[in-house]
Amino acid sequence: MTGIRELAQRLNLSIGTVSRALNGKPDVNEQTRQRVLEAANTMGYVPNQAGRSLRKGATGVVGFMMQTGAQITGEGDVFFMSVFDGVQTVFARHQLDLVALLCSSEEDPDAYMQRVVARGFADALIISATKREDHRIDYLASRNIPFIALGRSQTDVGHPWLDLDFEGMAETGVARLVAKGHRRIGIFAPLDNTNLGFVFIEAYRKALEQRGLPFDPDLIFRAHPNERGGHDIAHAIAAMPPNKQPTGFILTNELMTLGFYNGLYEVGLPPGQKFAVISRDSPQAHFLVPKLTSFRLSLRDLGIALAEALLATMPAYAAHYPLGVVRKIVPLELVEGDSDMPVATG
Amino acid sequence: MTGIRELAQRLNLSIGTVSRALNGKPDVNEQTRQRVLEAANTMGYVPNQAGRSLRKGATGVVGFMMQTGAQITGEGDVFFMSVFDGVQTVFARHQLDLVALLCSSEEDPDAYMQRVVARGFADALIISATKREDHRIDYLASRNIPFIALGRSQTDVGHPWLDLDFEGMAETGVARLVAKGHRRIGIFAPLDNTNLGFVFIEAYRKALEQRGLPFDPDLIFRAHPNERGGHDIAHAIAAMPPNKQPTGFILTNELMTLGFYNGLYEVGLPPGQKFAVISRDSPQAHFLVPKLTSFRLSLRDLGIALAEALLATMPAYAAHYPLGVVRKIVPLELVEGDSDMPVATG
DNA sequence: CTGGATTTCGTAAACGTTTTTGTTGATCAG
DNA sequence: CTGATCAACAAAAACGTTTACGAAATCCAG
Repeated sequence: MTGIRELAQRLNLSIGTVSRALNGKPDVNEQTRQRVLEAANTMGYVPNQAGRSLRKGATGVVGFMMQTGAQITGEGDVFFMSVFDGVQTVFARHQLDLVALLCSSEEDPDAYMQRVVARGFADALIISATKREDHRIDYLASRNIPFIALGRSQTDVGHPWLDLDFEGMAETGVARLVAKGHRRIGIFAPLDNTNLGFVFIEAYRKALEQRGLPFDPDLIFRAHPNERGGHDIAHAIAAMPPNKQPTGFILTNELMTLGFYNGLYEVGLPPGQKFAVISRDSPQAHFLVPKLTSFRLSLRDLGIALAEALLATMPAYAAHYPLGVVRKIVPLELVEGDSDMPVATG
Repeated sequence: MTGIRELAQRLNLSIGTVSRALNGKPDVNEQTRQRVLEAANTMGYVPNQAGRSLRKGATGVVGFMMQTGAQITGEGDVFFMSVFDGVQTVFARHQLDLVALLCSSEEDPDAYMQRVVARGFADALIISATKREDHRIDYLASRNIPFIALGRSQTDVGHPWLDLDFEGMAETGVARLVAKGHRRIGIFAPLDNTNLGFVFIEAYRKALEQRGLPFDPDLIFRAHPNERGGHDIAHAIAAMPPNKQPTGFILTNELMTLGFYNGLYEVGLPPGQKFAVISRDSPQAHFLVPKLTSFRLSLRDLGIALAEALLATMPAYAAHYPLGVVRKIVPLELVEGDSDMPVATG
């Protein structure tokens, strides 16, 4: 409970001067500033967040909204933890804190977001898993809350976003598998109206078309983007008539890939031997046998880009990041493995 | 930006009365209270968090600390998301919010916690993955911050905690495997000094001793508690001389189990056929083939118990939860599967 | 020297809310 | 009818900080 008042009293200074010294304001003698800094350190003084944000009208906190409960979204895994880490290295430069705002499964996500915003929990927000049409975007824009989306959406208010290059993954994946003789290529799509599903399918369709291959809706496998989903797809494939089955598959979710490998082994279609797999790289996928042919990107760098793009839209920080409104597709690098062998002849 | 002042002005009331009406204080006419509630609703008024917590000296927020970065702890997964959900159902009854405080991999966890506490981010904290000796416990106790630990520790200040029954899992697991003829039983232990490692090993040792079986340190396999770790253990087992290899294994981490299954298949020791596995149940483990013999508990109920035990130590809420200082080991229920077959004869 | 600029600091207002204390009628017991 | 109790509200203080403003001291140019 050491407040700024005690600190000032102990130093024979006014609280105003102490505050300015702590905040690096110009009109304070450098010598006294050192005195203040030192005293604050030894007394363990840290400014009270409530008082500070009440006065400043800003909290110094950026929120990342995520839903709790039995996960069907695949959020909360190592993917986001790595992205967060990148975000935080940028935020640390500005004394900004990142917290995860946990929306209970019992509360409506839109209502939760409104509550969070109105209460002034955070100065800015990061949203992810954007839907085809996403109300959160409308709302945040209308309330003039700085935010950035990880993922595109048809709901477009000219807001900043970053997204993975799903088009590139579909195109490159199809190209590789076709070159190896595959004619029936399956892909994954989410069950809900997450935007990436639409993007991914459309790019997949276009890639097939360009190569004169038919687009077969039965080769689109919908599932939750987690281990269970990947496992179930493998079994669904095995349940198809042999001549209808795909011989290769493209997916993008890391957790899913683990389950898919598991499932393929179970149904007697071992990856890299009887079935070709291309997915996204991840620390968790690294140990897979055979080695996964995959698309790699640095999640930490993604987080850094995300943070910088967000700060570029916040008046108080924009000067340091003259990026304008960032709307960018992040490319991935192909890593050749052994999971996408040529199609079995005969 | 609709403040309580505008609301009061619009209603021809003083801000004090409006505040009391909103907060359910007694000395306000029921009719005017309705008027206030209605107006607040239509105007979309939500109390400003900064002003409120400045005045009240409390934030209405409970923080769960977790570390970001490439995860080696296995946190951030579906385990915690499910626990969170239970916590939140209790918190919702008291207008308490749960947020995840994300400690960057570049910041010292202890320093981060001190900063969080001093700044007044949260009224109380939940910590997990407790270490054998855990400085966080000392610190929180010395600062008189209400908190609860998910996990025991040798650092004991009489604080509340909940923990899974690792002793029970070790004892039951060993008993089952021994009954099926297994003589060499391996177990998992974490690489760091997480407390559960000590507890688990000790219980395992005791269970063997009671059955006259030798305790062999080579049967303790240390790894990170994630898919990769489980995978690596399977390969480590296969690399042992055949007569030194365990024929069965007990582990408790859900992610790890997935990697372990994968690895066992890879090394030609398919679970349930040539190698016995017992682990903890989880949504992710449900699809495993063969069906996992496992220990089940409701993570949601665990979260509820956690929240109630925490509130019992917070003066403002203790009256509703006369539990005293909760220090409890949560039992798990055995679910019989097909992964722990009898040891192969010959 | 002198007047204005500059440096350094103190004073006080302000942020939005909750809560304590007062104040006004109305009600009630005697 | 009178004094006390009570219900319902208003007024104002308080939470801890930042910042606009002003004041004193110092400096410098002329």
